[in-house]
Amino acid sequence: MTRVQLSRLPGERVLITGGGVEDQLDLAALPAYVRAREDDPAVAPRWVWDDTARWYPPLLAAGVRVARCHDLRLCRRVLRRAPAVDGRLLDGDESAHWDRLGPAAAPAHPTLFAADETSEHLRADLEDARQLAAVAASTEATRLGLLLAAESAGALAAAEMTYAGVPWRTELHERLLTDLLGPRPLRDALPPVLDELVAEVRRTFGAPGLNPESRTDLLDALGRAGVDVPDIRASTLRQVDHPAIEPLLRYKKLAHLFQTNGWTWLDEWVSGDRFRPSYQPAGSSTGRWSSNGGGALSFPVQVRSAAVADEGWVLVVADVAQLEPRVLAGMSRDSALARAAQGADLYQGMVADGAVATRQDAKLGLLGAMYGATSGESGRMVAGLTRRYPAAFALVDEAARAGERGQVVRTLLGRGSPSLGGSWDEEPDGPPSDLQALDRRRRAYGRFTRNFVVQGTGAEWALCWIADLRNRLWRLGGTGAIDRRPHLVLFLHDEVVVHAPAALADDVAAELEQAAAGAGRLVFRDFAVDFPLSISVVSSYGDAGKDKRKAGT
DNA sequence: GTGGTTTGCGCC
DNA sequence: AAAGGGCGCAAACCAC
Repeated sequence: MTRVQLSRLPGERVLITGGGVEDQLDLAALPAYVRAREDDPAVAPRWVWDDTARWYPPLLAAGVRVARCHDLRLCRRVLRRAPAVDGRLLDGDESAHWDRLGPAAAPAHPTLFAADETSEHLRADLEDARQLAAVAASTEATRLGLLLAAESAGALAAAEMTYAGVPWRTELHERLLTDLLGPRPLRDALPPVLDELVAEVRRTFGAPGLNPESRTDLLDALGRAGVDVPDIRASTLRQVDHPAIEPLLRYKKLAHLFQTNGWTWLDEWVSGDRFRPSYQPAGSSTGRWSSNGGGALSFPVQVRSAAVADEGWVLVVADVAQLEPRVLAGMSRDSALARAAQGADLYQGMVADGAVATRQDAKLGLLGAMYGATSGESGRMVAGLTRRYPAAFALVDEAARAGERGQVVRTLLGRGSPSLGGSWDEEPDGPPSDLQALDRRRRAYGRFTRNFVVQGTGAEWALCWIADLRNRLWRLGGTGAIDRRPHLVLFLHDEVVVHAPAALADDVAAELEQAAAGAGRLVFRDFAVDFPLSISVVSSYGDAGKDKRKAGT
């Protein structure tokens, strides 16, 4: 595979390097250049650039789609933390700038201040050579190479999803809001239903000026009513018997909708009947994505019914049942757990295996093992399951112990956990309470590393899944721009949504399955683990997974 | 006033 | 029902 590095030069120029050849062109001429090379698979290269979020959106806007890339910023971060990489191989010209590089700002929110001039014009070819050398010299070259390719493909998918957007019916969303909250209020005012609820809460508490958002106000009012609670969480309040609680909880729920996914959210994030969130690949240290605008990874079930496919199109929604337990089975090569994972419901498989009495016990025990539960029913369940699935439970326990010793752990493909900085092994010289604090910190980091290995490898499986999927969808589509073919519009850790012409729904479903199976083989090689999908073909996202929910837990 | 932290709730 | 990991976001809160 040819690699072509793109670097920005001063004066809106682009430096093109690769295969010992150098060339320059105007930035404005880049889309045509890239399109020409992409059109011929024989010469389509892997494009190497500092940041996909900086290079790809203008290409997409010009109607140019790219098959492969190498995102130097993301990959450098992976290599910097990877235990199997000799960090000295990453040092060299401009390397301090590369280390400091942050993500490019989303196009919708350009930075107010110009980025520093040098970091805009870094030499991609020099950095690419360092990264290739670092991978080649590693004992984990194959796995790291896969991780870097997946990470980069994910960055392409993220840019494409932001470009295409989730089809969104503004009028449906507005109707939903008006039904629950009343008409849209004037600036700074509360919608009528919330207004009325505030009045009711104040009346019932006999507290005229009470602010239901204020912890202090609520604790005072509850105190006067003879109720003593440690906090004002909904789950705590639900156990309190007082006539103000019911309207208060109703207020909290509706106020949250109003504040986070109300009219203001619509104004800011939905335009032209598309919701365009901004993703940040590997925004979490485990490699999971985060979202720094629009809240794509956390928009509530409540408003999903406003995501509706275009006329003649459908949404194909697929999610992996119990991704992380399956990943744990694969990475630990625990054949008993892998056997339980055959079929649609891993927890039920554990029951059939005779390991536990009920599905709920299986779930509690496995989640407890992955999250580090020590007490309660979950903790007790963990002990029993350790005997049935020794390899799986040993893997997470070893990760936890490594964390407690202050050591770095790694995912299956080699992503390293962040280290704790220098103060870890300092001798505590304070009173005994400091020792206790240190111990708590140690345990907390152990729970983090315990979860890191599973969550991080799960993220790697998911990256491989969407990386393969986006190319499969592209091949399905015939001709035309990316949003005129079947294309990804949403990715939520273990779930994807594809927007596709209705006639292609079955083909999309088949590609989803094949990509999932392929991801399992890529990550776990010869150790077979099932990754069954539940797939819904729907017009409205709100209708997805209904059967599953009905049957679930 | 501003900026950073805490709290509570949404998602996986 | 809560417990354990990772996030984002909005408002309250607190220090400056």
